[in-house]
Amino acid sequence: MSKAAITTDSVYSMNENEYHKTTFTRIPPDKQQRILDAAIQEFAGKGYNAASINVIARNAGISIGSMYSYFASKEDLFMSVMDSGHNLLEQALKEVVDMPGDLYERMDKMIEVSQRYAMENHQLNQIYIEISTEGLSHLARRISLKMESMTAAIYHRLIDEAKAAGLVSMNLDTRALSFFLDNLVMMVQFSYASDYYRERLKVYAGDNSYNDPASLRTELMKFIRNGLLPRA
Amino acid sequence: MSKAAITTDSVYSMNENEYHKTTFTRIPPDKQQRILDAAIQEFAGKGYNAASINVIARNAGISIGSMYSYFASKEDLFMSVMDSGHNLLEQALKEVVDMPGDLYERMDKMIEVSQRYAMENHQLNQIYIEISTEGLSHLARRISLKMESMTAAIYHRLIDEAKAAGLVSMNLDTRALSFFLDNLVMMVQFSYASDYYRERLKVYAGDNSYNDPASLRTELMKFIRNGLLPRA
Amino acid sequence: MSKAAITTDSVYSMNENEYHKTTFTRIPPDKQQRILDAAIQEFAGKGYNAASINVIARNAGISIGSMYSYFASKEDLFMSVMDSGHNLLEQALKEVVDMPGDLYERMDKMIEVSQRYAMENHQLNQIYIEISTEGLSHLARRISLKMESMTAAIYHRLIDEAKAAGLVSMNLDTRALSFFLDNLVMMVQFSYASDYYRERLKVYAGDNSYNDPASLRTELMKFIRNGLLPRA
Amino acid sequence: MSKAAITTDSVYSMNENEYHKTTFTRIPPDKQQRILDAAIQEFAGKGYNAASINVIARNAGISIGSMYSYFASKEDLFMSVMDSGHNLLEQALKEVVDMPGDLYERMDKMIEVSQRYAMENHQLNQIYIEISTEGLSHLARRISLKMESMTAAIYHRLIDEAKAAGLVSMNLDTRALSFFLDNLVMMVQFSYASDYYRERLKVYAGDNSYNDPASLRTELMKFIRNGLLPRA
DNA sequence: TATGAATGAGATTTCATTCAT
DNA sequence: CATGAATGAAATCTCATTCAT
Repeated sequence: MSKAAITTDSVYSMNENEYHKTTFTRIPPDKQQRILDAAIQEFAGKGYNAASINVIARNAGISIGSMYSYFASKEDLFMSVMDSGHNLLEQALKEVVDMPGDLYERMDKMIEVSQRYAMENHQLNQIYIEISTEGLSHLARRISLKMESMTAAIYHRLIDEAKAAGLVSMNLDTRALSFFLDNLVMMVQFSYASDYYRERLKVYAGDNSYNDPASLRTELMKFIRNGLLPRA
Repeated sequence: MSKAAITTDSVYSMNENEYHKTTFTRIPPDKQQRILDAAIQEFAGKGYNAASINVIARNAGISIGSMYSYFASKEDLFMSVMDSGHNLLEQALKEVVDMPGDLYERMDKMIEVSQRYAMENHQLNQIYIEISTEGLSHLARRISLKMESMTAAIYHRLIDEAKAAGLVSMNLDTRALSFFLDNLVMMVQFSYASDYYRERLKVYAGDNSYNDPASLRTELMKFIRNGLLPRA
Repeated sequence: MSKAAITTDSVYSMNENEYHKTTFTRIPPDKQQRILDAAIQEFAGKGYNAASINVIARNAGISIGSMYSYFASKEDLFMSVMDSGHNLLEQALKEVVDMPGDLYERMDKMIEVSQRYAMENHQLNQIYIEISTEGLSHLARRISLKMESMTAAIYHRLIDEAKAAGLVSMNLDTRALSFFLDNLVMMVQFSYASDYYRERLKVYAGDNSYNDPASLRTELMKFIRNGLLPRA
Repeated sequence: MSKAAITTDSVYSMNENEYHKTTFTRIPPDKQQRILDAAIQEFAGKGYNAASINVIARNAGISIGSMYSYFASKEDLFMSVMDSGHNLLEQALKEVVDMPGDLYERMDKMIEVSQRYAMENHQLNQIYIEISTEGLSHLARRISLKMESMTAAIYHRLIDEAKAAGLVSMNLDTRALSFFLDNLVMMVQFSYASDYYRERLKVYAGDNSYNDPASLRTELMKFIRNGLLPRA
């Protein structure tokens, strides 16, 4: 899954992040959430540069002075939003990681989770899309690719296990494969989160591909299974 | 291919677009290009919002007044850049469209062209990535998904032909398949254009996956062929 | 001496000043000093306007709320700092006032004391320099020129005594002379306290003029003696 | 003379300074002056930090945007003001440099010029006073002590010539002497420019010392002559 | 009394766009 | 046509001060 995925254990929690001042941790959780929600909405809707902290503060019902007592800068606020998203994503992926089953069963679950997560948190996903933009590379560098590294490791392990069990053709390169699989999942995720990618999905796969996520998932699993299973 | 693709004929050409004033067509082509190049560089490097058209004008060696005599607004300049990119992409894809061969041979060529195009025009590609962002959806809507529609149509035709020839399993949905295939190609393209996606590629598929595009292409083709060919 | 000088008796003491609330007198003296020290450091380093009382409070280890329970405003805190400085200066000058000797012996001592005081309390001196600034005239007016008045009176008396004793030429105006003498002492004091005036001293009198205060004092005394003694 | 003085040739001219953008040189001189005047007034009245560029722009009758098209920053505007002041001062001192006469005649002229310059340009002088403040040391460093270096060199030469002519006692150190003389002139200058130092002058030398500059000058010259002339 | 979260006016700076020359 | 000076709304961020706990 694009920005995170099959992780083994929660490695990241809001208390450990370094992007907000300690003041922020001392205010009521619902107020914290209200602020992050306002920020997510503004960042997702307008993009990092066009987003206005004043608007975020106003929508969150706090003063601009308070905003700056919680976050040292616009960048830090943005990073905190990213972090909170990572946490959510991690939790969403817990069920994939913790489930029993082989590569295919897990891939199926992962697609389902991705779709659901994208629909429920489409604004957060829109922010993920923007972070990959060149103009935000300085921010991307700050979060680095921690999540991706973790996800990739999981893919590598699952694929190797599947190979050992005769479930994946030996002549496919594990690493390249992990890249392709995550690409497929990530694009599904994007397609359920962003307006642009949703339209694109409809153009390619038809209008009801969006409205009937289950059957898109079925089709993707057919393609993947076909692509991986050894041929006689 | 993501942003454009197997097109049969040039449908789009700079003269037909509606995003620049007629004055722009009256200046020498090399001056036109200098302006577009400066715009591409600025938009790609800083993102739409952070880009400054004053800077673009300066780098292009023209006055800001002239800039506004060619383009009515920042938006229009951006749209013109997008259009010129589409033209380039179209030309790049000509060789895929015009070649003989079945689906697999064409997919192979398409991946190769995508990689090359991404490397040669990475700034343009970075702009493509940004356009899919929510904050730029009002611009994305303006160019709409004309290119994607065209590309999708080609995919659909090729896949159906391949099915008829017994080269693609009948139990795969044509439209869903076209979506997955373009996703795979698009992500490869992104990975060779943007810093962020390049790093991601390395995380998943290893450092030399980027330096050895040919073998990544080979791996992708193995996966696709496996995924599509009917099983005995 | 510029900002204070040959005073006979302590006229000014912290308890009498009007710039802090009574709560300030009730806290332990070392806490008082810690607060004033933090204020001196901040005001001296950044100047009145750029100084932040939030920073002062933090550095003093007290809350901003307490700060405002001790001092009604930034202005009052600043005035209190000035007052505490005056006290220090007064004590430093005690030894000049209380010593026996004629005008020349006292001037010599005064220069020595000024140099030492400037080096030991350079931050306080930097604040004195700033108070003379036009932007702070409303504050300067508040502390007025009490100290200067006192100092001037001493000068006048000493000079008149020296004239009576035949040690100073009768054709020099007492009041103008007191002004010139204090100017000379004050500039020496500034030159040992502020970065800017130190550099200026070096430019005029050479690098070791700063490192060898004793010989600068000797030279100044030669000049003064020459300038005041009656000619045959 | 404190911030400049007996210079031989104009070394500094507005066209050579580096603190404004070229745009500034292209606007009418009276507009340039209006802007500098507004800046001088604001900086002198409130001090560097408390001064507001918005206020300066408004008082100069230009937009804030124009302000920033002339000067890249508040700092640069300030530096430009300093430079224009240096130019004025230089011109004022031309008459001292160009005149015939020995050290004493020139010192007399210098005091007169300083007094006049201070009264005519008291706001500029107030800014000079502030630049020596510790909080503005980063600005002071930018202008360095060019002017002072030049002035000091002149003093050194004049004193040595006077010594050779038997007009100055040989047992006085040339460099230390130059420092003391400039201190005396500088303090007179300050006393006619700043509110604070004017009050101080009155406290020491009486109320009419300010209103009768000529006699203060006479007194100062008596003191200097006494202090320098060799004794029989 | 002590605390420190909250406030918001105001400061500096940027930049798309207009328009007189 | 070309130029680039002028504009001013709006953005980020600071900090003296208040006040509920």
